[in-house]
Amino acid sequence: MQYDSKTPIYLQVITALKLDIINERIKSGEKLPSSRDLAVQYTINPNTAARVYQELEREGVCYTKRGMGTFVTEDMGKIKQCRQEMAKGCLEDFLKQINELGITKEEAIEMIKNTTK
Amino acid sequence: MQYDSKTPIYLQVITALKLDIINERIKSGEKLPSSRDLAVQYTINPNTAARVYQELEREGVCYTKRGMGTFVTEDMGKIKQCRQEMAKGCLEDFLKQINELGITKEEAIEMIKNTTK
DNA sequence: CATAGTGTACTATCTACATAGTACACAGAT
DNA sequence: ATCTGTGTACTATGTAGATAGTACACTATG
Repeated sequence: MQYDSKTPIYLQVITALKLDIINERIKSGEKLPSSRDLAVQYTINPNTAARVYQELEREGVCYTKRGMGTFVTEDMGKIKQCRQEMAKGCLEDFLKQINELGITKEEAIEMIKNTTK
Repeated sequence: MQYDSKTPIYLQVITALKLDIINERIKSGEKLPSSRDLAVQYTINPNTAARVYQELEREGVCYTKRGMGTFVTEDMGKIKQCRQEMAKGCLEDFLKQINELGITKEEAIEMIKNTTK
């Protein structure tokens, strides 16, 4: 994985895992890699990996069974809620930024339509 | 000014100043506050303020006359270019994020239309 | 020439982030 | 009971960002 130096790595890994969960690349109830394995996969420190799981657990997206591992929540509502929050967050950020740049919503929509992909 | 703890303060001040320049709240050729005054206005350290100006100068948005102060560039092309880059950046970020969330461009446009403001 | 305002260059300190390494506690399997 | 895999806790180190304080050099003005 390629990291953006402007934002803490642990936040970037959290986002990556949330997207895996939202897009069901990792399914509800499924076991996540151990913190040590996660550290290897993402080339981060085991401490940072542990921090990632603690934060995901705090947000209710995952839960931990000591000695067993960390698992994705079985509560699909939590996962949907997480997706909603992320969508809302990036929409609000976008609107705020274009507003500051003096770009109207209509112009922004045109810009989006004009993108090839 | 209110700062986001997730991003370095000096980057946030740089963005704020760029928006002032783009929106002509500070005009082309105009003198910017001294680094010491900027530090007071934004409640940051004089060193951080100096760093802000060094970065803006590196990007060609401002220039410095030693002993005189820092001024907005007279090159309107540079300012327009800066605005274009910021617009492009936030559009690309937005599209990337909604794509990762499994939201299509059409859905995103609907979301934007449905915002009140 | 003296002064005030300015950019610039240091050193020092503090915090958050990230890494490195070690140790311990719990759960399941053999 | 032992072993393995797991989460958890701790100390130590390095770096970047931010702050604090000081000092110096340049420019315009009086």
